[in-house]
Amino acid sequence: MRRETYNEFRRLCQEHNLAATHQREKIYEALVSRPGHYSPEEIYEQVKQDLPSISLATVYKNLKTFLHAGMLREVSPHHGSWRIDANRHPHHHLVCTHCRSITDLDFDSLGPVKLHGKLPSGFRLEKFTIEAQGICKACTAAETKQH
Amino acid sequence: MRRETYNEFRRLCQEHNLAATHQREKIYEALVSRPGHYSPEEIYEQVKQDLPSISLATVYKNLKTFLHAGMLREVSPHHGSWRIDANRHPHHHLVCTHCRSITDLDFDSLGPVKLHGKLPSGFRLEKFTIEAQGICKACTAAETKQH
DNA sequence: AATCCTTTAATAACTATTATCATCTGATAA
DNA sequence: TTATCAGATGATAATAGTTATTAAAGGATT
Ligand SMILES: [Mn+2]
Ligand SMILES: [Mn+2]
Ligand SMILES: [Zn+2]
Ligand SMILES: [Zn+2]
Repeated sequence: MRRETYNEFRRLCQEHNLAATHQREKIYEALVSRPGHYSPEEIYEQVKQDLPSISLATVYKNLKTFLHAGMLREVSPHHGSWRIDANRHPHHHLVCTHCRSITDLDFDSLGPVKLHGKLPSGFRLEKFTIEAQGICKACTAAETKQH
Repeated sequence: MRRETYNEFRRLCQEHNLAATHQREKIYEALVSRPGHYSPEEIYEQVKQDLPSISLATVYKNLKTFLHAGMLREVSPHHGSWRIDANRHPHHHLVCTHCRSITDLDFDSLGPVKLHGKLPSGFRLEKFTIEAQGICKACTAAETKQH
C-alpha cells in the first residue's frame, strides 16, 4: 500500500474510533488503490490474495462500518431489490437514503441537464436521470420524535 | 379494473404479441392502478388477493416480459448487488443499461441541477445525483460485431 | 372440438446478505 | 512488556432475493 494511503487509513480509523486491523487495512486498500465500483464479493476476492483466511462476512461488516463513518459511499441508495416503475412519462425521483422509499418528482420541476463538453467517447447516451437524495418526510418526523 | 386501463392492457398485449392472460392483467393492474415503485414480492402479494394460486415466478417472468416490451420501466439499472464507491469527491456516473458497468463522470462535465419551485414539503434534500444512462463502449462494440 | 404453442404453478437451485457465536486480537494502562 | 477486555474476526447457519426446470393447463387458431 502507498504510504500516503496507509496514513490516511490510520487517520480515518482514529477519527472514527475504529481499530486499525489488517482486514480493514486491506479492504480499504482494495477500494481506494484502484478505480471502480466494486461489489462486496469482488472486494472479498481481492483481499483474499493478501489475507487468505478473511471471511466474506468481515468484508460486509466493515463496508457497512466504513459507510457509516463516511469513509466510503454506496453507488445507489436503492439496491436492495428490483423496483418497477409503471409511470412511463419522463420524470425524476426523490429517494430517501434512510428508508429507501422512492417517489416521483415531476419532470418539469428540475431544469434540463447541461452537458459541458463531451461524454467519454464510445458511450451511447440514452438519457440522464436525476435523483434527489435526502430524508423523506416520514423519516424526518420519526427522527424528531426520538429527541 | 378501470375500463380504460383494461383496454390499454389489451392493446399493449396485442402490440407485443403477448397472450392477455388473467395473471398478466392483474400484474399490470397492480402496477398501473396505484402510484409507487414496487418490488416483485409486493406485486405478488397484491395480485394474490385476486388470484390466490399465482406463483411468484410468474410475477418475475411477466415483469421481465413487460419491461422488455417497454410497457414498464425499472427504477434503477444497477440494483443487482451492492456497489461501493471510494471516490469521495462529488461526481456523477455513466451507467450501462446493458452490462450494468459504472464509471465516474467528472462533476464539472455536467451543469448544476436547477430546481424550479420547491420540492415536496418535508423532504430534506441532501444532494442531487445524475446518472447518464446508455450503452457503454464495450457493449456497443460487441453489438456491432454481431451484425 | 382438435391442435399447437405459450404460459403457468410448483419447486429446486442458486446468489446475495445478515445473524449468531465461539474465538481471537488491537489498544490501553499497569 | 505483559495483562486485560471491548471490539473484531472467521465459520457457518439462516434468511432474502432471483432464476431455472418441468409437467400440466390454457389461449389462439383452425
Ligand atoms: Mn417513478
Ligand atoms: Mn464513482
Ligand atoms: Zn424515509
Ligand atoms: Zn455495457
